[in-house]
Amino acid sequence: MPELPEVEFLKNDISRQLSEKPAIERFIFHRKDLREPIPIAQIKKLIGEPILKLDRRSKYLLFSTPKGDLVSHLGMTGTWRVESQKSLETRKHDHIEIWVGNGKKIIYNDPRRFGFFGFALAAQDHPKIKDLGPEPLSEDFSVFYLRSCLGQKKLTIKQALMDPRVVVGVGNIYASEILFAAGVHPQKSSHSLRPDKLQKIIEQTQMILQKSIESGGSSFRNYVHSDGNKGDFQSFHKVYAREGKPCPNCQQLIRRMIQGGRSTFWCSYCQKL
DNA sequence: AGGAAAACCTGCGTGC
DNA sequence: TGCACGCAGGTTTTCC
Repeated sequence: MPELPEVEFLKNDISRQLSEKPAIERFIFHRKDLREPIPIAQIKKLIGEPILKLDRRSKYLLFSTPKGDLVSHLGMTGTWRVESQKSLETRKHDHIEIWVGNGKKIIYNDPRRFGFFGFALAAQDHPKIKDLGPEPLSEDFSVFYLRSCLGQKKLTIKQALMDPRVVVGVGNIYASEILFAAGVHPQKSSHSLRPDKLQKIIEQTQMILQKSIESGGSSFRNYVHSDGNKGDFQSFHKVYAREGKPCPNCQQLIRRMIQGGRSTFWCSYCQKL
């Protein structure tokens, strides 16, 4: 799945296909849980309500109705796609279908089932959402904010960037890409970074995420848009999953290490401690 | 308290 | 061909 750009793209993509605020006709749950139980009884109370709009907060996709919000997270392998109700195809790992009044159905598919589907009267009060840090593309994500936030913490900058209480939406792919673009070593302790480096990290975060949204998300493994087409950001990866290949800047070989259980890719010449 | 490791799952590529 | 292993876009829980 999807890091922020993929969710943002999906939000826009599905929104286009639901333009006339169709009413929810039915839910089909092919199973009662993903990683956590699905609050099916609560969710079914939304039948008959129109989907007013889709929003994104962090990597959560939010469907808003007059009686409350559906809160969806795609985990590592989840996708939503839109199909005609006439299509009888059911794919392996289709778990949830939302049938709506314009003849379409919105289908959630997730092989690993690390995703999430829940309900809240107002999404911003949902336990998964209320304690999240700022959006990376907002003005709240500033040098001033980062200094106060990282001041005490003993975290490497890579782990800080991926901590959703620090900033949301930066996953494992983009964390490596951002630090490469900013010329910052992934193991640098986050509280030791000077303001000009923090500024550079913020700029590169926004640049890379924005560019990726515009080109339709990452598509690294199995990512597809709601129309079934793949995104094509993978060709833009400069270090991610490129261990042993030459750095695009200096030809030094890209290296890989494990931080917090996740692979980090970096160039030991362009990113010094 | 706070950070590392494990847990939740399936699928795919590699190497023997 | 088959099997074992390592790895995968995320987040939460458990364990030191």
